[in-house]
Amino acid sequence: MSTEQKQKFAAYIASQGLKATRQRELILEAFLAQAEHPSTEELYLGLRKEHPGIGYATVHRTLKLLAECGIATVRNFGDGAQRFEACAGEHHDHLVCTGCGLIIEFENLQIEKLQEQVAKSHDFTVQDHRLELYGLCSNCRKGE
Amino acid sequence: MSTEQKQKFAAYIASQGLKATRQRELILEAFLAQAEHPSTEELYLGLRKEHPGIGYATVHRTLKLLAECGIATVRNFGDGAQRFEACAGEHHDHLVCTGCGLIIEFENLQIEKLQEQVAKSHDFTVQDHRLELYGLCSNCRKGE
DNA sequence: TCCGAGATTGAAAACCGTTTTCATTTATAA
DNA sequence: TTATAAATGAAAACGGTTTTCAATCTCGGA
Repeated sequence: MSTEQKQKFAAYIASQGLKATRQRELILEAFLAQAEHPSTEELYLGLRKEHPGIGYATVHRTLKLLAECGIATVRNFGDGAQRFEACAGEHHDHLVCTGCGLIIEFENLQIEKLQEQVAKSHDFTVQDHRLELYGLCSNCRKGE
Repeated sequence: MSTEQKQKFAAYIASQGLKATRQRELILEAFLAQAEHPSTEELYLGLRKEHPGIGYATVHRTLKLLAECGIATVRNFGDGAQRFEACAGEHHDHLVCTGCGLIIEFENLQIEKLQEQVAKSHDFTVQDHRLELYGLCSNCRKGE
């Protein structure tokens, strides 16, 4: 669980000549505790309740650090804000409801394989990918 | 070719009670002439050369109109700016080279079908999707 | 343990792309 | 042609991100 991520972060901090601070620890913990895809602001507001002193800039800087060291990835679901997501071991993609904003994660190995084939046919080496399906969940479909 | 798109735009304009203006025509033409995925700013700067009077806001507003009526789609490749792309009849996805920025379009019906299946299994109705593969093209792979 | 170089912090300002405002101009229907 | 309502361009506002800067903190070395 999170112990592993904390070690990873600590290792990255050390390897880059950075410093371990209370804020960074707090932010990492809050980030890992959150099952969502928080934006900087959401995480900042959450942290603020317990730790009023913490600054928005520090939260954002730390989230970028997490992205650099592979603990988080940056997502953009078109709402104008970057969202940060914990990197699970497995890659996964997203179903996004355009009605209520619900985000469902999924993974599909067949799709991944086809992606590799496509890349190969264009002589590309894939480093990463992003797949999002936008639509309506069953609830929103009823409502409209 | 573009005549079709112009008619589509004209029809949309009429259906919404909007007005056909010289600027809108110019912007549509410039957009269609461009084979790239321009941002508002890029298109604006291009247009400015021939038509110095034109305003940034008008370009952006018109691009949004084009997106509304299905002539353009909004893309976000992570560089912080919205990019607009002409909708070909067929949907297609992108291979993006993280080395040189090269963007290659592709389409793959098998992937599309699998996407539909995934959505159905979560009781979603897909309206749109976005698939991007990030990696290195053959040139950049050699260089590094 | 204490010190000092250098990294980090928080607040505020700067930044940058997007969106809105508003007075003026323009397209369209009567 | 005229009235009405939409569109335009310039500038300001906006919102999220990034930078600045003085004060604070970390951590290795004395």
